[in-house]
Amino acid sequence: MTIDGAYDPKQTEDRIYKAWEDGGFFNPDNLKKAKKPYAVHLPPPNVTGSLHMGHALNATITDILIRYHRMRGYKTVWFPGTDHAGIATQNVVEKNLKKEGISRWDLGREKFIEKVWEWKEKYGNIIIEQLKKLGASADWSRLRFTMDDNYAEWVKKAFMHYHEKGWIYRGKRIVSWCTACQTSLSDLEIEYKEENGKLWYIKYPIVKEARINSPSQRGTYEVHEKDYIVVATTRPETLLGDAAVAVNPKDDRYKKLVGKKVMLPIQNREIPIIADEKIDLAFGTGAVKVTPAHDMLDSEIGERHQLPKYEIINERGKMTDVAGAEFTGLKVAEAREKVVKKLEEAGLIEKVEDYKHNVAICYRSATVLEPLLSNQWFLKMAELAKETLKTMKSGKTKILPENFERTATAWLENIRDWCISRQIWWGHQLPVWFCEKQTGISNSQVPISNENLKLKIENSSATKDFVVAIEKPIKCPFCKNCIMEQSADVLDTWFSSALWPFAGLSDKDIKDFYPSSVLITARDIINLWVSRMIYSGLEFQKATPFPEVLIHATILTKDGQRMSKSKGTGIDPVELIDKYGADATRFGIIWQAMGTQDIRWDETAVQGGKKFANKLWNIAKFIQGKLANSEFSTNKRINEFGIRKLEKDSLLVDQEDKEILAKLETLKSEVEKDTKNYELGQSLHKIYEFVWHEVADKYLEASKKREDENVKMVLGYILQESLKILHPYMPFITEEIYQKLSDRPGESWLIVEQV
RNA sequence: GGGCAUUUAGCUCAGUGGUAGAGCGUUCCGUUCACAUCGGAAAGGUCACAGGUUCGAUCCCUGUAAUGCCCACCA
Repeated sequence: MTIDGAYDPKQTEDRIYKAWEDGGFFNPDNLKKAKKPYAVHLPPPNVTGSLHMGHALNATITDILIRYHRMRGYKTVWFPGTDHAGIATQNVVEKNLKKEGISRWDLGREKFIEKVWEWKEKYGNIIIEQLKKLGASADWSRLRFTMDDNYAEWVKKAFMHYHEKGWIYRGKRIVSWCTACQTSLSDLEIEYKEENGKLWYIKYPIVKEARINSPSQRGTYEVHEKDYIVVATTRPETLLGDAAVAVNPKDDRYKKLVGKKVMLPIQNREIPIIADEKIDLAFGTGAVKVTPAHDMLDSEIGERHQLPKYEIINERGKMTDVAGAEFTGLKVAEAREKVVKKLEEAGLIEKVEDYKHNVAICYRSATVLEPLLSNQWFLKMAELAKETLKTMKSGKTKILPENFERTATAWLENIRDWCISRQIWWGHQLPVWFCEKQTGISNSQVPISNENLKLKIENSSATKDFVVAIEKPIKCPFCKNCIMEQSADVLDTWFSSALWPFAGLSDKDIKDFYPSSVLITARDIINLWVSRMIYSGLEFQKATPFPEVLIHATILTKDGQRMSKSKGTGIDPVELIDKYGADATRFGIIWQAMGTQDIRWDETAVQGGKKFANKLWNIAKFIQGKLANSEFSTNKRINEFGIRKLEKDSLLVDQEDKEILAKLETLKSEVEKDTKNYELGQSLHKIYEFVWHEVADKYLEASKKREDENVKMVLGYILQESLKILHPYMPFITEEIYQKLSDRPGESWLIVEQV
């Protein structure tokens, strides 16, 4: 077939992709001769929306490695899939429903989840289409979703397994609670935002010795100078739940006061002054108010000193009756105002300073988090972290570049137990079954309220009232006749993502392709995801899921901003593909991806890719014309005669022929070396340099003066080899040219051409 | 507060212990049949700053500054 006109990606890409798919080339079961496995798992994109440049970079790197190895005879497979992304997807769907004025509570759990499934179908498919447009040669027959039935089986099995090991426990602990998402979050799901707040210095009157034993005088204290201790706080409203004032035991200023009591303003409750090592002498006044139910550190101090926990804020971010009648039902911010006002009236505010500090916010809704006590499920991490560290330190799993290894080890070395339960609807429900009679509540459809939670806690912590089981128990083991209710909680979405390298795979695939060859991902989920996959793999497959983790760059905007949809700074890879073609887009991405250095996105690189595609097309057009009517007019003949035959028979006499062939050999070994080191940008620059400046500018120009058979042979050979080298980077145009040079187009394919 | 990284041409980035590179952009020239999505040529850099090691430093070391990211319960 003749190569003519200009290269048009739109006329080519979809057709070629379909041919590959129909040919079954992405499925390793069809790679008959292949022996050694090469497997990569796509980090499953969230079904929250469409893919962005970060995904495009990840997919392009992966596809290059996949195609590279497939062409080298590996039994190559790229496992694709998507993630249900619990909170994130639930929030997106809720936001969408809100436009119609519907809340998830209006629909109820079952109906709402149906809506989320609809969303998943739509966006899951968009994501897959995007990947296909980019040319991703993933095996779609092995497509998974983290909520597929067989995947869900694995999730339950994992929960059971940990439970049987005694690593799962339930407890009322202080957690970071998102009042918007109505759920707890793990440490890793917390982000921080700098806020211009205030630091209030509040006077707590010291209770005179004589009054301690005379409760009749409670609340009738007077304020005298030096009769109080001043505490500094950014959250005056939590004063209502204070259980103590703490100072450092080494603090000379307060030594005499330790053991005495203060009268908590507004509440008129006597609370002790205690000494705790964790208090920083240098900050504020050195004296801290302790609110065990609503602050992480205070909770810890409270445990040590066995302080009572006053729960003054509920899951909705409103004050409870424990805060006092006049505060009940107020929002936190309103309560703060009121508390401050009352303190001012009582003359108990010494001063107020402006104070810049970080507040914890939800990584999905950006709502300020409320630390509060909540009944949650936890996974003990000590043992798992230990094994993961061992694996990393022994080099069985290497993180590249190496400096990211510290990100993982630092987290594992200071690990805390993982709060795995979430109070949302979209996700894997815990395989936990409650006896309805004993809890006295049905928890499946009831909005979580403080009252329900309290009830649950009281009943369940005292008497064991749940069983952990894959299937719903037929008979309740406790009361013998109730219909057991499954826990309303779902698992943290990362609990299921952690099983990605094996969950939902067939036994045969696990046997053939576990562990995978490399994990390619972004640095922001090293702890959230990568570390957790490693210990899941060690726990359930007795081996690390991947020997290497490649951390690639992050794509930023030209100004160095993070690309984000909400800011409108994101770029949709499909727009680039429509404008320049998939090959040019891939080229532009990899051209800039020189290492792990973050990329400030520059579209001119994609334009460069389009020009390069045009150049390649024209090189092929010229060579095809030059070779017409010669012995070497097609692939097959080039293969049959072979450049090596020429070399062997010493028929290759021209210096320029020898030079270009030598340069080709150098290029091949350079590309091999760079690929092994994951330096794909370097590799692409070298290929570009060779094709454009060596082949086109020099050899091809020189060839115009020649008509001998050798120059035709060399031209044909150089082109064919260039196509092979370039195919992983620019798969569509290379396949298209290859087909046009073929004797029998459609019967031999560059994608599986052996190198 | 701790840690990690970055700083090279107008822009985006490579690179090396010894005369500094690419793509894009800019200027000039070029319509011979692969390609004007092209070809030829040119301009453009105290390699962030200050010290040090060295015969020699853009590169190695120390410090400073700016920027970015990660981690952290300082109220």
